[in-house]
Order: sequence, then structure tokens, then C-alpha cells
Amino acid sequence: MMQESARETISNSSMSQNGMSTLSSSQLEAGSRDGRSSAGDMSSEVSTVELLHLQQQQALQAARQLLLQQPGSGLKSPKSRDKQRPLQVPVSVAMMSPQVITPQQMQQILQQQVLSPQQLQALLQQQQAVMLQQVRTLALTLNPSHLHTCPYEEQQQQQQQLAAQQLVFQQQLLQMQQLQQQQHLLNMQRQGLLSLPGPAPGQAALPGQTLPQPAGLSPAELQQLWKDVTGGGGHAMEDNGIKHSNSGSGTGGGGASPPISHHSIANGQSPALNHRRERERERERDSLHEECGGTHPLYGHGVCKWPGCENICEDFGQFLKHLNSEHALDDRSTAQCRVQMQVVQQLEIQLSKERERLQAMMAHLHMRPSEPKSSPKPLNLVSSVTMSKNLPSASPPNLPQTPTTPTAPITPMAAMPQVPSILGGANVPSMGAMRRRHSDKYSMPLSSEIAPNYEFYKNADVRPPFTYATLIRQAIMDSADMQLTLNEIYSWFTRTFAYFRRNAATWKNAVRHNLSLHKCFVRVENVKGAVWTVDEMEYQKRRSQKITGSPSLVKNLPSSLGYGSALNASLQAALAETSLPLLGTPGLMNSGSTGPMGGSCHGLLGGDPSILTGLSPPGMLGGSPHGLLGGSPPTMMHSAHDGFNGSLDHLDTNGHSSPGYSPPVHMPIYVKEEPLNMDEDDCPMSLVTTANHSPELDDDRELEEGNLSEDLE
DNA sequence: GTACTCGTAAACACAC
DNA sequence: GGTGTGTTTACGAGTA
Repeated sequence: MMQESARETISNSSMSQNGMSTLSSSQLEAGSRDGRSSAGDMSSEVSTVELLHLQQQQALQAARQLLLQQPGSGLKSPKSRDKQRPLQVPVSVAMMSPQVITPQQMQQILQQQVLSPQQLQALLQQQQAVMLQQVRTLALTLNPSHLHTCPYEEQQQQQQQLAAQQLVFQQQLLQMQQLQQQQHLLNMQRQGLLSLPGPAPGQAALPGQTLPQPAGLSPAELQQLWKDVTGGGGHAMEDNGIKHSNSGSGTGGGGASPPISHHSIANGQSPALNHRRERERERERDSLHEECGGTHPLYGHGVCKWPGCENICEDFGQFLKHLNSEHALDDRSTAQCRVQMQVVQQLEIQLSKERERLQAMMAHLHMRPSEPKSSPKPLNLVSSVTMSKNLPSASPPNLPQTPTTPTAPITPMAAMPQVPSILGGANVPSMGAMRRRHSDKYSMPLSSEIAPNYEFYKNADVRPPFTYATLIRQAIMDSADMQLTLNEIYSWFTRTFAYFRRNAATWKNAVRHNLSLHKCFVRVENVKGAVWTVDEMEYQKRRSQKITGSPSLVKNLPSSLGYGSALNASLQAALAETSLPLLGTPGLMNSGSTGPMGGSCHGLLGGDPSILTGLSPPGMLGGSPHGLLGGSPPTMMHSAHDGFNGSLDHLDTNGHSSPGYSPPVHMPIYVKEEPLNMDEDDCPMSLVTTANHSPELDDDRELEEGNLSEDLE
């Protein structure tokens, strides 16, 4: 019963350390008796420090009374205590504060466990506070001005007192640290957390065991602590990880790692709370280890980064708990996730636009017409710098370093349409499906790709990122009369690509193989022998089938943007905004305003055609954006015609008009059966290309696509 | 795992 | 017979 009341008293006094409670007259009297308050003679008012000190005294008095009432506590009555004190405490200290519990008393308190952990904690804090205050008071009395006015003997005496007090302070500090450790262990024992024998790693020894050397505080540290205290720093104790001075918060865990596990001190909280705090701190320590290995993207700076949450989580474990509890899989989280997805999409669009702008700027700066032979070179800055067109073995591995968009993962093969043959060539023999995919499926226009990089392909031993079929078709379309003999095709290959100047047997065989294999290549008996032409219809059918085979055009769209072209990304963004995937391109192209440079920058146009190939369905691509290209820049027109009927011969590789342009010649004389499953009946055309149009309907198709493009404007 | 595309190699036939 | 041309088959790699 009385123990209860005593606990209450201590608890209240502990809580009142912040000076919130009022002081009774007796307390004030007690405060004025201790002599320490004489330092307040300088001021008639009771300072905050004095009030605090009085509160501590009150708490200590209550504790002592409680101890006295405990049978066998060993503590004497106030009278006997007063008699004992001079024997236990140096005289110089005795004048400071009779309320300071001696180490022996503390030990008794601890051993007999007459106080609850909270009470012990409060007691320790108060002891610390009292001692700190005493030190400060002493320091005040020894300030330089005071010393200056005192006689030498007084100074000597005061210095001795100071030294003695320092020694006592250090001793008491050590004692308190030991007590704190013991109390912590007691708490753990009571809570069943600590199993005997042997302390847990990093923890102090058991009460009965020999404590480690003064709680790990070396004399130097103690000296530093003393300096800090005498320096008057309010947070002096914190520097050593001890925050129990006056704040009362005592949460511990300062910057410097404390020599003792004082952080486990409960600060007058319930054992359960202490336990929880202990576990949290352990988790915190664990989280520190976790943070070394990796961090959660939704957690940072102690705050949950879930959109709209910003819940404060002390440690990673708490965050995980919070994440699992507050952001579990439910409708709300799902909705928030969707919102976040939209946010990301918008940001990606914005990023694409900015990247596109950067690309255009780079293209503009590196594709100057004044550069005689560099104009066809890649627009890519890196490639422009690293690649030497005069080196047949120009190594392309440096090329695919163009920035990529999150939504359009760049492919190592055709990272950029402007960048010729990023891979391949002798240096990269494993040029395979990737190049094929992109070159054909995405209908990358060969001419448009070659045109700006003509010199590059001509001189660099780099394999162009196109299929044989595409190259053959391009060769034929490049000819004046849209037909070539096999030997002329060979010549075109070797003339256009340095890569095909070697391994002739291999690639020539491949050329023949493709000519025979693909139905789109038609062999025509001519006066000068057999020539090869292109059945554009078949060609486009074949391409369109590849595209239509995909799950959705929308899905293909981002993939087609995988070239890494900023323009493509821009168009993707534009299409996303207009919700007109694929169909948006022609209009955008026509508008001439969607390009980063308004569609009028010639240097940029070297890569621009990829927009058509990247976004347009094959049918459109190959088929014919004829009508779309009125007023389009040469290269763009080039690519468009390339897609339409291969009538690229009216344009040279630099995109200039050629008078020898002739309309597409369709001579389906010996139409072979394509080995592929590309029968006309099961060949759904793309959105733009009509499914069953004939070559004679090309004009209609052009009109149709032209209308489409207009609609998209 | 399957189907498809593409490149490559090879075999074969035919014409010059 | 050698060469070029054309056709076909087979296989591996990569992708959807």
C-alpha cells in the first residue's frame, strides 16, 4: 500500500521534472536549506534550475522515505543518514547536496529490488540531474571573475573542492551507469527476456557478475564528459549518449554509440512499453543492417513514401508492418496504385518529350550540312564521337548508349534508327533475331535509315540492321527501273555496305535464298536475262501479317518505340495523348509540328522516318503514305515512298529528288508461293492497309491513308 | 513450351 | 566441268 503511494510519488516527481508542477512551501524551504540554492542568492527569484532541483529533491525524499519504510532496507533514518553521510561522502561534496544517494544506498536499492524499474529509473535520472546541477553550481562559483577576486588560498581551496567534486561526480556517474545496466538486466529478467546465465551479446553482465570496466567509460571519456558538463552545455550528457540530464525524455540513442546499453532504460514507462521499445530498437538495429543491403523504395527518411501516406515509421520493421497493414491489397491501395501508374505515365510522356527535344538539339548540332561527309553519319552523339567512318572495323558496341525511355526499352540492335547497325558486323557476329525483328517487324525503312548514314554503311564494316529481304527489296527499289539482276543486287550490297564486301559466299547464298523464298520477290524474264522485282503487295502483306499477329497494335506501339528514338517516344506520347495509336503518325507528320524541331529540321529527318516505321502499321509503311507526304521534307518523303512502293529511286540517298523516278512496276509474272503462311485469305491487313486491295487500288489506299492522316491532324 | 522469323549452311538442279 | 543462278531443306538462335 505504502509502496504504491511511494511509487506514485516518485512517478509524479519524475514527471514533474520538466518544471510543470508547482512547488510547495516546504519544498522551497528544503531547497533553500541545501545550501546549493545559495547560489541563487544572486537572484531573488527562484530559477528554473532551482525549481528543478527542488523537484528532484522532493522525489528523492519520497524515495528515501519509502526505503526507510521498507523492512530491512538497510537505509537509515534521516537522522542516522545525516550522521552517516559525512563518512560516505567527502566533505566538499557533503555541502553540495545531502540528497544525493550514495552508491552504497543505490546498491542496496538495487539489490533489494524494493523499487520498481520505473522508480529506479526516476531515481537514477534524478541523481544524474542533481549531480549535474551540483557541478554546474560549482562551476559558477569558480568562474574566472570570481577567481580573480578571491585570494590565492581561496582559489586553491576551491580548486581542490572542484577536483574532489569531479572525482565524486565521476564515481557517481560510473556507479549510476552500473546501476543502469543492472536495472536493465533486472528488467529483462523480470520480463523473461534474459535467460541465465550469460548476458546477451553487447549487453552488460548480470548484477551478480563483475561489471565491465566502468561501463566502458574510459578516464579520458569521463574527463571529456566532465569538460562538457563544466562547459555548461545543456546537452553535455548527450555527447556521450546519455540524455538523462534535465530533459527527462531520456530516449537515448544519441549520435555517438554509448558505451552502455543505456538506451534500454525505460524512463518510467511500463515494462511492456520498455519491452516494446527494446524490440523496436532491436528492429532498428536490424534495419540498419538491412539498409546496408538495400532500401525499400517506399521507405525513406523514416517516412512511408506511399502516395499520400507519409506515415512516420521509426524503423524499417515498423515501416514493413505499416506497409502490410495500411497498404495491403485492397481497393484503396489498388486505386492508388492506378493513380500512381498514371502519374508515372505522364512523367514518362514528359520525359519522352524532353528527351525528344534533346535528341533534336543534338541532331541539329551534329548533322550540319557544312560537314561534308558527316551528314550521313549517325545522329547519335556518342556514335558521332566514337565511330570513325573510315575504319572498316568501326566498333559499334559504343553505340547503344543512347538514353532509353522507361516505357520503350531499347534494344541493343537498333537502339536508334539514326544509329546505323549498332550491332552486327564482324565485331558482333551474333546479329540475329533482334535485328531481324526490328528491321522487319517494325518496318524500319531501309532507305531512310541508310540515307543519313550512307557514308557510314559504305565505309564501316557494320552490318546493317535489316533483313536480307529488306535489303534486297531496297536494292531493287533503288534501281531506276525497279528491277535488278542478281548480280546487280550483289553489286548493290557490296556498294552500299562495306559489310557485304566479305563473306560473299555466305551472304550471296542468303540473298538467293531469300529471293527464292519470299513470294514478294518476283523473277521476271527480261531482255537482258532474268531480273528480280518486288511485288509490293506481297511484301506488305507479309509485313502486315507480322504486325497483325501481335496481340494489339497498342501493345506493339511501345515496342516499336523501342528504337530509342526520341521522336518515336514523342509520337508515342502524342498518340497516347490523342488516344489514336498508330493512326496518329501520318497526321503528325503532316502537321510538321510534332517533331522536336517542328518537323522541318533536316538533320533530324535522318532519323525521322523511323517514326513511320516505328509507328505505322506495315501496310501504311510499305504501302503508302504517299499522300501523306506532301510538303514533307525529303528524307521523310523518302521513307514514305520507301514504304509505299519502293520507289526510292526518285530519291538519292541524300533524299534529293531523282528525275528517274518511275511509278511502281508490278509485274507479277512469276509469282512464287511464299513458303510462309501468308496466304491472302488469312492475311488481315493492318488498320491502314486494306485487306484485299490490289495494286491497282494503291491510289485508293493512298487516298484513304491520306484521309486518315488528315483525320489525325 | 510452342510457333514463328530470320540467318546460315548445304544440297541439288539447271543453264550458260 | 566450272560457274552462276535458282530452289529447297535443315538447323540454330531469338522473339512473341
